[in-house]
Amino acid sequence: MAKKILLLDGNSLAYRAFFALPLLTNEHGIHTNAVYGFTMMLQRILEEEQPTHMIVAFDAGKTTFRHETFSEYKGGRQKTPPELSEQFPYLRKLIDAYRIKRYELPNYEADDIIGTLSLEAERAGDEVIVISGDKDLTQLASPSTTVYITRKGITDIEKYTVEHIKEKYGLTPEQIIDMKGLMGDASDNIPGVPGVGEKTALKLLAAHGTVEGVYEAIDQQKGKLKEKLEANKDLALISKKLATIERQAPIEIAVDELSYGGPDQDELVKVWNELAFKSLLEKMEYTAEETEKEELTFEVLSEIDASILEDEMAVHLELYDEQYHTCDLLGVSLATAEKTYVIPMDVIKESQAFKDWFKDDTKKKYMSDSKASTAAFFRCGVEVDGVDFDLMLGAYIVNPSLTYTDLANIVQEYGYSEVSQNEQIYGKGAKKAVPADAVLHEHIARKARTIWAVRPLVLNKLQENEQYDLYRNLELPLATILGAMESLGVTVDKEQLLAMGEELSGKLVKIESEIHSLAGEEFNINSPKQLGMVLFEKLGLPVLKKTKTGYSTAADVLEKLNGQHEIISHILLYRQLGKILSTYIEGLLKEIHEDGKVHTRFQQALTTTGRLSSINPNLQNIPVRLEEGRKIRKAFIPSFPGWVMVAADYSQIELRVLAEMSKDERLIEAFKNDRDIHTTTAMDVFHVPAEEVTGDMRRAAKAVNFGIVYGISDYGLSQNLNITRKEAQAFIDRYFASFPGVKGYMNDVVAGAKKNGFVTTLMNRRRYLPDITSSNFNLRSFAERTAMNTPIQGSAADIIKKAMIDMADALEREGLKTRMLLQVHDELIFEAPPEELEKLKELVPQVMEHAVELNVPLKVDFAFGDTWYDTK
DNA sequence: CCAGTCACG
DNA sequence: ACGTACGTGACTGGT
Repeated sequence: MAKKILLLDGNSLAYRAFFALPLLTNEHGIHTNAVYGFTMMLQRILEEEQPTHMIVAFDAGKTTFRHETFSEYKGGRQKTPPELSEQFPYLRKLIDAYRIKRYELPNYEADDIIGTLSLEAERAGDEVIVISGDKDLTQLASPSTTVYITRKGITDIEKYTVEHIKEKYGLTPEQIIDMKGLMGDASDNIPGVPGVGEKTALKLLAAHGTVEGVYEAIDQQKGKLKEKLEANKDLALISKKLATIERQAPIEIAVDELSYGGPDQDELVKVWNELAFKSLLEKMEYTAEETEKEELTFEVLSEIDASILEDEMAVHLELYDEQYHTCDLLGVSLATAEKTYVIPMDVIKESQAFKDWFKDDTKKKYMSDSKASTAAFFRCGVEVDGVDFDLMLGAYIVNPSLTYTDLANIVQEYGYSEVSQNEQIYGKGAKKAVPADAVLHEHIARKARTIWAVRPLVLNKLQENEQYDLYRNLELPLATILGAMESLGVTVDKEQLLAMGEELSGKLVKIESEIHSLAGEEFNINSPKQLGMVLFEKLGLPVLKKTKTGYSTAADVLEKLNGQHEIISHILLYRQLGKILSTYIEGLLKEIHEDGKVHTRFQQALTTTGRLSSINPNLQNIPVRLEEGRKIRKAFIPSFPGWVMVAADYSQIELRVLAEMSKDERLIEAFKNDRDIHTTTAMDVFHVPAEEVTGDMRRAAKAVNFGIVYGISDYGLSQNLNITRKEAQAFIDRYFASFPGVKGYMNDVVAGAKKNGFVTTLMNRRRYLPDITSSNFNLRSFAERTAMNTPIQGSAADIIKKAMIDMADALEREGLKTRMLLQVHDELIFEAPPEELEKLKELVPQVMEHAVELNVPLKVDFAFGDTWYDTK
C-alpha cells in the first residue's frame, strides 16, 4: 500500500503558534498557546490527510554545520522567549501521546532531517507532505512532495506544489535556494546580495536560472546592480549554501519506522487535562460517543406487574436537568442481569405496586446520584428506601478529582461506553430538547443497564482501596439525610429581604453619585477596567498590584490605598453593599420557591477534599463577618411560628484534626486544657507569657495557624499579614520549633504523597496528587501544599458527615420534631420547637463531640434564636 | 465563556 | 530563581 508521509518542522510550527496566538495560560500559570496552536494544527491535518507515517523533527542545540560556513548564521536572533521555552516539554509530551515519532540530530536542523527523509520517500515513490512555518522548506516540493506553510494563524495553510511555486514566483523548487542566495533571509541572518530584494532576485533568476548562471552572464548586467553583484559574489554563494537543505544528513531513522497508528487516547486525555484544553477534551468525548454501541433490547411498560420487581434492581430516574427540585421527570428504567425495562412517568405515578416496592427497604435499589432521584421522586409522591448502591458516590470516593456530572463520563473511567452523554441526546443551550420517545427510552434504558454493569467494578475498587466502609457507612447514608434537608428547605422572610433591598438601593445610589463626583466623571464602578482607569490613570494613585488583564482593584489593594484619596473608602463601601444587594438580596429572592423556602442542593460528589458544596442558592456563604451583611441572616427563619433556629459549630476542628494526625504533644495538650489556641501559638511564636500576648500578636498567630492548615509558605503568610517574607519565615520557623510534631507530620505527609501518589484522611478518603513529582516548581509546590491541607480539611469533613448521620439517628431515636436544615463545613443548623431546646442543648453537642473518638477532645458551641442571625 | 471580585469555612 | 496561601459559588462586565 502506498504510504502517505507527514514530515513536521516542530520548532518552526511551535514558533508560529506562539506568535500567532495570545499568551494563554492554564490554571497553574503555565503558558500553553504554542502547544495549543500546534495541537489545533495537528488535529486538523490528521483529520484531513489521514497519514500512514509521521514524524516531528526538531532542531538540536544552538550550532549546526552551517555555522562552520558562516559563523553569524541565525545570529542576531532574539533569544527564545521563556514563555515559549517552557512549552517545549509539554509539546514533546503531547507528540508522544499522539504516538508520533520525534527526532532531532546534533549539528543539524529540523529542515535537514525533513529534507533527508523526503528524499528517501520520493525515491521509494511515496507521497510526502512537509509542514512548516518557514518558506525555506518549499525548496523540497516535487511531483510527489507538497509543502504546507502556515499562514497568519496556525491552521490556515498555503500548499506549495511545484505548480504553485511556478505560478507564484515563476521558479522551480530548486530555484527557491537561488532566490535566498540572492535576496538573503533576515530571519536566519542569511545576508544575500545587499540591495537585491525579491523583485530583482526573481528577475535575475528568470533570465539566468541559478546564482551561478547569473555570475556566468554577469556582463549582461549594468550599472549599480552589476557593481553590487560583483562585489558580493562570495556572499551570494555562501548564502545559497546556507539556504540549501541538506538531503543526505546522517540520520539514524528510516521512513519505515515512522508508521502512525493513531494516538494513545488515555495519554492524550492526560496531557490535555494538564494543559486545560477543555474544548478539545469535550470534542474527544463527543467523538468517543460515536463508537458503535452494542444493541440493547428493553421493554417499555404501560403498566407494572409486581412480579417484575425483584429483590435487587438497578433503578434510574431520568431528569431533564441538574435542578432536580424543579425540573421535569422524563421516565424510569429498571435493570437486572437479564432484563431492562423503561417506564414512563405517568405509569409510575399510577402504580401502587411500584410505590410499595420502592419504599420497601428489603428491596435493594442500585442507583446513581440517589439523592437527586430521591428528591425528585419525593415531588411526585414516590418514597424511596433501600438504596443499596450509588454509582456516583462510589466513583467519587474512588477518585474525587474527576467530574461527576454525566453518567457516561463517570463509567468511562471503568472502561464502559454503552451509554450516551446527555448532551448527545438532548443537545445543549437553546437547542436543548427532549428527543422522540424511541431515542429517549433507549437512553434511559441504557442508564439502568450501566449502573447494573459497572456496580461490581466500583465495589471492587472500593474494596481494593479499603474505602468500602467510607462509601457504605458514611457517604451512602448521608445522601439520604442531605436529600431530606434539601427537600425540607429553609424558610426565607421575603418581606424582610425586600425591605433591606429598598434601604440598600437608596444608599447605593447616594454612594454612587458621591464616587462619580469625586472622580469627576460617571463610570461603571462595577467594572474593574473602568475603575482601574479612574483610580490609576485619572487620579494617579500608585499601582501596587496588577492582574493578567490590567490593574488590580481588589479589596486588599484598595485597603492599602485607603487614606490616599477620599474616593477609596466610598468604593470599598459601594462594593460591600453592592455585593449584599446583588447576591444576597436579589439573588436569594430569585431562589425562593412557591412554598416560601429555598431548597439548596448539596453537591456530594464535587470537592476534591470531601467537603460538601451548596448551590442554587449557596447557603454556605451567607455573610457573617461584617454586621451589614450579617443582617441577611435575619431573613432565615423557622418554618413554624414560635420555633427557633439552632446553630452548633465545631470549635477549631481543623487544628484539632491536625493535633490528632500529627500527634504533636504540645498541640494536643493545649486542646486537652481547652486553651485559646491562637493565644497559645502567640506565646510560643513570640516567647511571651499569656498575659503579655497583645491583640496584634494573637492576630499574627491566628494567621500562622491558618497558614499551617493551608500548607504553609512564607510568601502566603507575608501577603496575609502584610509583612516581609523574611519575617513570615521567622514566624514559621518559630512555630515549627514550638510544635515539632506538626513539622514532622508535614514532612511525612508530603513524603507519603510522593511515595504513594495520594494522601488520605482519617476515614481513608483519598486524593491523588500526580503533580507532586512534577519538575515544574509551581505545580509541585501546589501539590505539596495540597498534600498538607487535604488530610486536614478532608478529615474535618469526614467528622461532620459522621456527626450528621449520628444526629439524624438521634433525632429519630429521641422522637424529636427538630430538623436539621444546613451544614456549613463545621456547623449544623436546625429548626426546632421551643420545648425541645433543653434537650437539644445536651444532645447536639454530645452527638457532635463524639462522632469520632480522638486523642484530642472535640468541642461544640451551641446557640439558638428567633432567626439565623440571632444564633449567637 | 472567562476574568475579576468577594461571600463563606 | 521560580510566585501561592486550602476548599467552594454567585454576580458583573466584557469579549
